Amino acid sequence: MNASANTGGVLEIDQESRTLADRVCKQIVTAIVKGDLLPGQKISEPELARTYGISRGPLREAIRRLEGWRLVERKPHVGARVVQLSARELIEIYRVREALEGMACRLAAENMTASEIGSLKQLLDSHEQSIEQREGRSYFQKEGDLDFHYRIVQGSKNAKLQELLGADLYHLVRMYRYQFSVSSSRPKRALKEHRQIIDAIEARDPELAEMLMRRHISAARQNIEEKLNAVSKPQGEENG
Amino acid sequence: MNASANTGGVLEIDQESRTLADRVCKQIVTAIVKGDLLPGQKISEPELARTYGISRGPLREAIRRLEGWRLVERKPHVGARVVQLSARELIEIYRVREALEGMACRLAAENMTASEIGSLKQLLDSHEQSIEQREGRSYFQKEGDLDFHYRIVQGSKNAKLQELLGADLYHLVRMYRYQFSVSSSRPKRALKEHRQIIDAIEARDPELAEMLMRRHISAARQNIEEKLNAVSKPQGEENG
DNA sequence: CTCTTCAAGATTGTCGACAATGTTTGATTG
DNA sequence: CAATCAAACATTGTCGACAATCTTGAAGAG
Repeated sequence: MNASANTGGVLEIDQESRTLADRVCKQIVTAIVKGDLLPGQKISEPELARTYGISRGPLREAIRRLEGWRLVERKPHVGARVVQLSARELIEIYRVREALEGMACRLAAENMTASEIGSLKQLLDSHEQSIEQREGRSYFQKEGDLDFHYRIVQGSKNAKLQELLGADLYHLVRMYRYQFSVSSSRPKRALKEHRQIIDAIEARDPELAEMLMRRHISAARQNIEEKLNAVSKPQGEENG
Repeated sequence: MNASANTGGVLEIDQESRTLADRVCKQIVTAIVKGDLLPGQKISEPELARTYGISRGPLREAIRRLEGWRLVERKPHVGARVVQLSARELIEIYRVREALEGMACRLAAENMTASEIGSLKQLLDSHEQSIEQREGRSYFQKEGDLDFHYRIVQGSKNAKLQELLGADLYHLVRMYRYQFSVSSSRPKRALKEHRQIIDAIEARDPELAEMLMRRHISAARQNIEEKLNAVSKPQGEENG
């Protein structure tokens, strides 16, 4: 029926943006992910209300929903701030991703259609071209990696997984991708791992698919841990 | 100079209930989990506002937060309803629990303190007594099982896991535990599995601990799947 | 009798005003 | 000059009123 919506998203965008609260909620999410609102920054109700041209009522409702999504934190009678993750919490998120996306990958091996698999392999081909052409920084580092992971999650056909990973985690991951330069600093290796994963899915091998995805995310986590350690301990240099 | 060292952990409960919106939010959650508000039931703003003796403003903010937690669903200009899970979605949640609690158990094997482990073994002893004394229905079926799982999650020392499992999933699980009689219909077997799990944690064997927890939850899922199939297959259905 | 249309009622969405609480500033005092 | 306290200010929390939208129920046409 829905011929235009190819992503098959969880949110019905047209329906949802019919009220001011829903519309401004999305605008704030975009502002947070893009970095217009930085982690830890205060969210001033009068200021944002003026910015978006609405009254404080719908704005407060939007903030309350964001609070439920854990994208903002609020203290009574003080105000709301964009959530700020410590290094420890960022690592914790990768543990959660390892568990959740591992399961998603297992289910994708069972439930993804042949055409979805084919399309995903095509996506990886285009990633490879991007890497070879442009020394592998721009596209892959920005959104290509998340594209791949997002499609796996969709392929699981598990709405709850899609909700948790889509709403609760990816926003945070993308937000911090702008702050830190958190991403696969070795795109070629990441691409190779992506190919292994899709191969396992195509072979309908859930066990292997889950294991490879978990290794893939675990490696990313260890990569970040090393970077963070190198930053927080400038006394000893073991990096080149 | 407030130097009273009383900070123990997650304790902003008193702080949180300082506004009407936060207080009524908790009341609604309780009402949903206890069954006073049934799945699919309409949440009428004027009615609830009268019930709790507040105006619609804070009530709407509370509903918005619940919407972020995915405990209620809202349609613009129509209203909010308590979320109603289909059989498929209930199964999906168990897949998520398998992934998340498996990881939690792995981390618990690494991070739980000896005293926490000892306390948990004590809890299982009391469970065993409950089972033997009362034919194993009342306590274990109601909250004892969730107690065990909750402690494992706490033992992971991973705040994000605690958030996701605590806020997003357990509410739903408990809510449906009242509706269906969804729970371990074989408490003795469940208790045995619990003992195996805590043994693996005590042995500091993360791999085994995760595997056992995943099997445990997977078995519960299959148990529910059988029940649901048995219900949906016979053609004798009555409406409410 | 059934279907359509439309008007009345009820519910949700939005706004501005006022009260309660935090924060800042500036005067006072040791 | 630094510390303390109080008053002024700004922000958050709450409320009632009005507008926009949906639901209902009845009247009329086929």
